[in-house]
Amino acid sequence: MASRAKATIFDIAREAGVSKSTVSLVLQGSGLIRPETAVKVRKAIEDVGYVYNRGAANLRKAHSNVIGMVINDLTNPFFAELAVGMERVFQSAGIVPFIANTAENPVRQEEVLKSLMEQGVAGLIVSPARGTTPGAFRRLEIAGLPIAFAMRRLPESRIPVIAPDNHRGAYLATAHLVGKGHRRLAFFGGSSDLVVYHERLGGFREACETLGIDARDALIIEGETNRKGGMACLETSLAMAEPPTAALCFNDAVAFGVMLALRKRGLEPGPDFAVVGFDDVVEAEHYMPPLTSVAVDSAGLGERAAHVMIKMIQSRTTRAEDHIGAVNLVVRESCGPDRRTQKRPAPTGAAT
Amino acid sequence: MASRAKATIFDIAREAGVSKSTVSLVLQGSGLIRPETAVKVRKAIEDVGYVYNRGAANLRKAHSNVIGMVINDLTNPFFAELAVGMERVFQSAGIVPFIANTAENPVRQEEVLKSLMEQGVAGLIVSPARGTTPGAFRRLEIAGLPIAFAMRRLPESRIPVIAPDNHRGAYLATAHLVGKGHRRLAFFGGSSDLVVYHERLGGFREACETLGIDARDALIIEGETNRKGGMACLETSLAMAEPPTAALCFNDAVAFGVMLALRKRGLEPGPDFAVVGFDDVVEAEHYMPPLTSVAVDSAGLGERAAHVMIKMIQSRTTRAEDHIGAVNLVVRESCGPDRRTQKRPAPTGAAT
DNA sequence: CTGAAAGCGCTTACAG
DNA sequence: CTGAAAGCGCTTACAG
Repeated sequence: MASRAKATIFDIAREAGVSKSTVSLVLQGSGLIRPETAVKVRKAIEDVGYVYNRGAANLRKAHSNVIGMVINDLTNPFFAELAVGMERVFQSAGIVPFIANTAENPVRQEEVLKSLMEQGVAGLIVSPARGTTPGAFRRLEIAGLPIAFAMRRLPESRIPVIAPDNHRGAYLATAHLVGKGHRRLAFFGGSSDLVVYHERLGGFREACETLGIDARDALIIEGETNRKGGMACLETSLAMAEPPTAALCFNDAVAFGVMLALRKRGLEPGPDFAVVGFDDVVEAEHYMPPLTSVAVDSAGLGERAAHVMIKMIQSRTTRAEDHIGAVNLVVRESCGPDRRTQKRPAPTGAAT
Repeated sequence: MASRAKATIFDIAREAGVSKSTVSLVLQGSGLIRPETAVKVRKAIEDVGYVYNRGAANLRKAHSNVIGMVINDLTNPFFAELAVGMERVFQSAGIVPFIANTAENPVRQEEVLKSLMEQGVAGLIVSPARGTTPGAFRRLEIAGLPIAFAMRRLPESRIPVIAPDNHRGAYLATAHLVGKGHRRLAFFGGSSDLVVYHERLGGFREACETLGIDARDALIIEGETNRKGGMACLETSLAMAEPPTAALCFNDAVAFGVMLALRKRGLEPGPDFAVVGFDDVVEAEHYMPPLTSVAVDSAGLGERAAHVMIKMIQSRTTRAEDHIGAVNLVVRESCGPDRRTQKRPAPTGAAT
């Protein structure tokens, strides 16, 4: 069941009784072709079962319409949403977007980048893998390829970034905790090899300072960025002489872990220990209790990143302004009632 | 900051003082080249900052090393795992895998397929979008392109399928419910436009028959395949004159919805109403109560699918045997104690 | 072991 | 408006 020889524009030309050039022009939707001719050619295209050879076209044109999206972890819906948002706008702009996953592995990332380059991409949007070295994109930059970072940035890089306002999100969440009457707070999970960690921790710290929380009462406990990490952080903190009463978590997974660990100890997330997450993944809303979290519009950031990339390609530049996306604290029930008044406020819906 | 003119094999040849052919041979790792020459050429490749032009190579070779993976919903970790599994084996086989998302939209799928064809893929693995018409792949089949379906199949298609044993999974889950003493069971969620639905429902029905459950006691309630659908199914069933006491859910999302709805009515999932999910997503283990579910090895199926595709390409065929992957009932706590003895069994861990 | 030449399927000036 | 010709960057027989 071998494939029949593929039809080329030459076959179309013969079928339609015109020259190759005319066919090519029709394919490109040029206005130079007489309508009857175009119709005739289009019919021939159908008849011979033609499929456009983009490789051949790109070879001649020297710039392709495919762009690469390099994602650190596709199995994480947070990043999958980002990819899907980007894909949506590229698709409708007639650009072919290819998604590649690096599984948070810089070596894989290197390979993926190489593949994409060989494929002749016109641009690259990447959410860099953890542990990416600052020089990893040097060669691509020198080659003049438009690159943008999405969601994550690299320290000391001049590549444009599209990311959420992590600092502000952490600030808002921390302020919410303080507003609830908490005076001894913790920041749970994450580690300093992630730029995002510094951003979120920075917001936490600034809120503590601004709102008069003593630095000794702002505990920072690093840990894995998953449920296990959250559980460990909680245990560590409760073993202290003066445990915190509330925690801002690096992300929702950590927050889920904290709530799990609380339950295991017979403590009620909310009334007994307040917890706030970050990212507002879908499960946050359906957890028990529903998790207060900082919502980040992944898909929206993806769309924005795609637009930035399209503009970079069109204006033949590798520079663009950073875009910091708005964030939004979604208040649910994981922070319990107000501790100062000790009165339960009227139940409120999610503040979307 | 325009890109410098790209180096070609001609530049390398000049730099190394050999001919283009020699460079090409070195690039392909041919054993025909004297080692010293190869070293010299490789140095030149480095020096001129060469990047291989795969498009040009494919044009000449007439068969590419890129394959396309078309996924119905990348934001669903269940399918993302599948993609990641495939990617892993392709990557290490020196094949460039590109992931595309159709967002469960047959029109998008059509576009994506077209793009991939134009890109000259050597093969295609697809998890078809819901509502895909049987003829959607006719053209590609005629063109002789190797195609495999993963996770989902199309009715009346001869394209090989790599999918979990949905029938057996549903059978096992149903038998578990019956073993717990339930005599009036329901199948919640899903609809008949999905082949997977028929497979799972078939397993449910066979188990009921085999284990002596009267057909009138095997309720089937269709619904959306998400939390909302699950909630609706539960409400519908409880409104019946003789409500079921247990349900097998089309997937875990439906099961989560059922548990949510039970809680809302003040009922305890498990003791008051037994629920089993399907897919065993990560949250299943961490739910309250932990959800009993049928585990499907998505990543493993992805790897298998990739191997099948590689074999198809190598043997230049469009045919391959179907592969039905083993499934595994993971018993947790959402089915409560045994209803016949009314004694609570000793708590057991997850049977992985 | 290495080189000269043709050709993969397109696009792009250039004529007409 | 349409055609003839060159060329994009490779690989592949074919000589030597």
